Amino acid sequence: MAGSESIPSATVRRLSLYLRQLETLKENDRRTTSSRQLGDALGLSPAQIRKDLAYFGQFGHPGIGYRVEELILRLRKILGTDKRSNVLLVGFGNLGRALTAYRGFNKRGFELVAVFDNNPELIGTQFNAATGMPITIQHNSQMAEAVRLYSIKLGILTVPAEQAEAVARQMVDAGVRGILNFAPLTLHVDPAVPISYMDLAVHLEQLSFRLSTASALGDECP
Amino acid sequence: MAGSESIPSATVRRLSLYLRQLETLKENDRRTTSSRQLGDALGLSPAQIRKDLAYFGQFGHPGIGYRVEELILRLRKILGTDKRSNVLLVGFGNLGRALTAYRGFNKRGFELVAVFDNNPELIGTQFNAATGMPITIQHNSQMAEAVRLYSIKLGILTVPAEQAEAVARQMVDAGVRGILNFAPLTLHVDPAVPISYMDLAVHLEQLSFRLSTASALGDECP
DNA sequence: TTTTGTGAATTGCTTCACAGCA
DNA sequence: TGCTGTGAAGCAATTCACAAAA
Repeated sequence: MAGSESIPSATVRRLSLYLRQLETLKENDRRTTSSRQLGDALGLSPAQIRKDLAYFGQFGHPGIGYRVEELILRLRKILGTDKRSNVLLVGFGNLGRALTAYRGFNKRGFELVAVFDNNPELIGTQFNAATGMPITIQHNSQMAEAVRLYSIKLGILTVPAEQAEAVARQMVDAGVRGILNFAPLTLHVDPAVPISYMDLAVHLEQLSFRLSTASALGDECP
Repeated sequence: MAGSESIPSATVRRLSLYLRQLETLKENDRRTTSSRQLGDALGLSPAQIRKDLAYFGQFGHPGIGYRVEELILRLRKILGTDKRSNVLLVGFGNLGRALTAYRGFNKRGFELVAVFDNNPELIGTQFNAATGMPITIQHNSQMAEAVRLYSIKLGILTVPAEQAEAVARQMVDAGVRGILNFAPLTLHVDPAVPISYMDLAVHLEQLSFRLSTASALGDECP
């Protein structure tokens, strides 16, 4: 029963981890794996993995486990990364610059094909993306054209917080359908446009909290 | 009842968002706020916010709401960011470089004070951190010394995936007590050391999934 | 009024445990 | 035997709804 009866968001998050682990196994020439092996590698229970996959159909072979290549293909299809997709980025500051040079998501089916900024001094600047493809920085007002030209669906937002909301609106108006936001605030745009948040400080605070409560509950103080 | 009977991790994640929103309110000279107002700004229910805060005691004033300054101080205390804390970074590649220049977490109580790499060509290079403080890149083997000297608790890991596990071990051995990991893999180190994961590709895949299922469930196809 | 804090009810997620298949 | 897929059980998180306070 592969019905789409609302997939837990935690499940979707883990699918990416399964895919990532499977790619590693494939690189190591493993042909098959099991929910136990995946669980050990990712710090999850085998039952969790089987349940997650069960939302999307039957993937495994009792007594055998999962065929690595087969599961990779099916997970890519589920995540919508079976075809490469083009991505744009807005905000060519420090972080934006680092991400354009980052090869990490090229491996996973995403290609950065257009970069925007509203600083006149940057417009027209050329540089080579991680793929080697030359990219020219364009003004924000050119976004709609690029979205059409490259069939872009996803955008990465790396502008300062004060501008983020307005630029996010520009992105949506230009046709971007999902946003990966690095600015430290909650965006209020068309609710049909999913937004994923990456906030450095929030993550550091998680760690800080776990450290303080860990010491409050036992060890520390010699 | 402010007992520490296992705080839901989702609650802890949201505390950071509350703090962030409160800092914004303070900048706009708001003196008080309410669970409704915070909820609207962050896309959460008022009840959720009250429940989250209730784990840690009583913060609000019936009929009034929450005093912004007061709640900021108490949240900082809970998160362990009431005192500034020093942080190190390992891996001075593109991403590492961008993060050392990033001022975002300075505002939130974290200070980057030491940077490491194992590339001999980089060792000794000097640059100015976001604070303006000059930092010299050191070899990974110098970590333990820096941890002692600056009382460092948290480390940011931005080395390539192949080296990440080994470097994470070095960090833990050097005394780092929590790791913010940007390498796309699950780290297996001392389970007493909390790890927070930031994987770009995983986030893009979340968005990709939500796009494909959204179109599978209705709209699209003109 | 308004708004908090909180037990109770609900919803959602994870783990268990076993039937079925290789 | 080994392993998946899955209903049922158990646990966790969220929302509800209202008493108490300003």
